[in-house]
Amino acid sequence: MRELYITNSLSRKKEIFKPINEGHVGLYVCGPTVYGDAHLGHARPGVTYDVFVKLLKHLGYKVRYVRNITDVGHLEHDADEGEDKIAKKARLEQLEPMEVVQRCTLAYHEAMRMLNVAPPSIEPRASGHIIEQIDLVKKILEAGYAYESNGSIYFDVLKYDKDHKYGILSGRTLDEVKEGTRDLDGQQDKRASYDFALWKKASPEHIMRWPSPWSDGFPGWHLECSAMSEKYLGKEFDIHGGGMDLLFPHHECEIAQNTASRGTSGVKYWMHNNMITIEGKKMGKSLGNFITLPELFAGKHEKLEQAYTPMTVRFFILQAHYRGTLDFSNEALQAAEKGLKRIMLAAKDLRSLASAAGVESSPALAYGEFVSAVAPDQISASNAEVRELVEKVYEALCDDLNTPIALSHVFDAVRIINTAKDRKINLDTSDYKALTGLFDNIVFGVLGLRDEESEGGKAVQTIDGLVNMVLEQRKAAKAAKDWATSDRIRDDLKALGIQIKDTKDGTEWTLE
RNA sequence: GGUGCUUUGGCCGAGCGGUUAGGCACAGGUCUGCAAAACCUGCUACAGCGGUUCGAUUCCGCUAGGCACCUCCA
Repeated sequence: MRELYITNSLSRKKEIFKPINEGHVGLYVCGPTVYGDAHLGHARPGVTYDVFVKLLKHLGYKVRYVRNITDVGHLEHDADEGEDKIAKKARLEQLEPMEVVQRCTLAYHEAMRMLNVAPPSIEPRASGHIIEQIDLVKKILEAGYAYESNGSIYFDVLKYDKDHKYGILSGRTLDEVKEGTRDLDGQQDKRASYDFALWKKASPEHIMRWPSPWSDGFPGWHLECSAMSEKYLGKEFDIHGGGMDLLFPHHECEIAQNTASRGTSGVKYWMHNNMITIEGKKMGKSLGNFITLPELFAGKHEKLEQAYTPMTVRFFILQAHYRGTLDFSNEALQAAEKGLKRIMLAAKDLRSLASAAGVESSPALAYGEFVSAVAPDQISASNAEVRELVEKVYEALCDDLNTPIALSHVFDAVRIINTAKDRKINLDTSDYKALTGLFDNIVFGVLGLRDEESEGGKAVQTIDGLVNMVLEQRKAAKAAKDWATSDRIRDDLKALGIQIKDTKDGTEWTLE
């Protein structure tokens, strides 16, 4: 199997990936808190880990991908009484909390589907794992790393730090954490400001509550991921992913909870995707610069000059490395839109060129099969550059998921295809096999890009027929050197969003 | 205040101790009845100041700017 490198936030270095169980990968990613619309920020981890999982599978791993839904337990600190976020929204809108959860979960799923993000293997909900979370609190209490105070249970960070060292992921020492911790509501129950809640006693008006040995209440914010990752992936699993903003305190606390309850930090590799910024600033509710995905796809937001398709957004995300921030702007999105279109046009041209050479698309090849199909002993001389491209693309993807480099090589492939189309070079069967494989396996497969233009179904077929009919008229006009008519047809089509181009082999058209 | 990251050409965005990232935009050319598209060519940057080095955009230090986390957040 091909070597894969990923940056481990624990060491802050690129490390070779070695699964705990040969051929299998257990991956846990922090999913959305479902109390609001799916937004641009959700797209980044969604797409990033989707590509990562698709790559792992393509390389031949069996992957169990767990991505949770947080539908309980996040406190809202600017609210009066540490009220649960979901409960607050529900009260405002006179809805049951689970009604909000349901609506937002469906909206999130729909947005992910549009972005061509495949569903995870398991999508557990925090509210469905209260028993497991209570059980985890018990274990931590038994181990002596937590204490009860007025019906709530807190994690004893000081004690934990003495035995195990707190802060291994974020690189913070307890002193630093202590200095940076603010005084918040409910602090009076804790022994130290940096202790965090494992179980919170619910105030009387709190709607979301469950019985426990200590009080009617709800689990602390960091608990669910520890409980659910253990349940579905075991005491120790391969990779835990999430946004960089979750690194501290969320993931740090997870490690502490895991170590306190299971005796192991639980995770071998921590992966963190960076944020999408808007005009250089992090997107956030409080900053008023946040754009939901439906707004983005519809172009309805004051910061948007136009609508952007889901694939444009996906491609935009893939053009940057996942560990760097990615700045949103209309200019950048428009550039992505054009770049993607260029790739898709080349894909279409490749299909007809390859088909003419007797090579048809054959999706779903595994890495091994594909690579051996274009192996050096299988190829002719003209194929060398193409073969090199395939290798370079894999090299980039396996080097900490470097999608921008992979895409730069895809653009090299685009140039080769275009040159072949212009008949300036000749490609043979093995070239076409490699190129077709590159598009089917990588561009459409691992990177998960789709040609949105050709996906309209029946309506598109109808348009196709109509446009071709009109183009026949134009052809006749051109043959008669009736330029006025031919130009008028071209302009009229253009006005309808259909752009035509004359080539040696006839007239082609694309829907803008 | 603490901790960490970052500063690349008109824009987005990779990368690296000595070689063109790539995309978009722009300019010229080929093709074409004219366009468009495509292709070719050009545009060659690494915040500032020092240092290490035969050589630094890439390493080190300082200065200036930006960002993130420390508080719910992808």
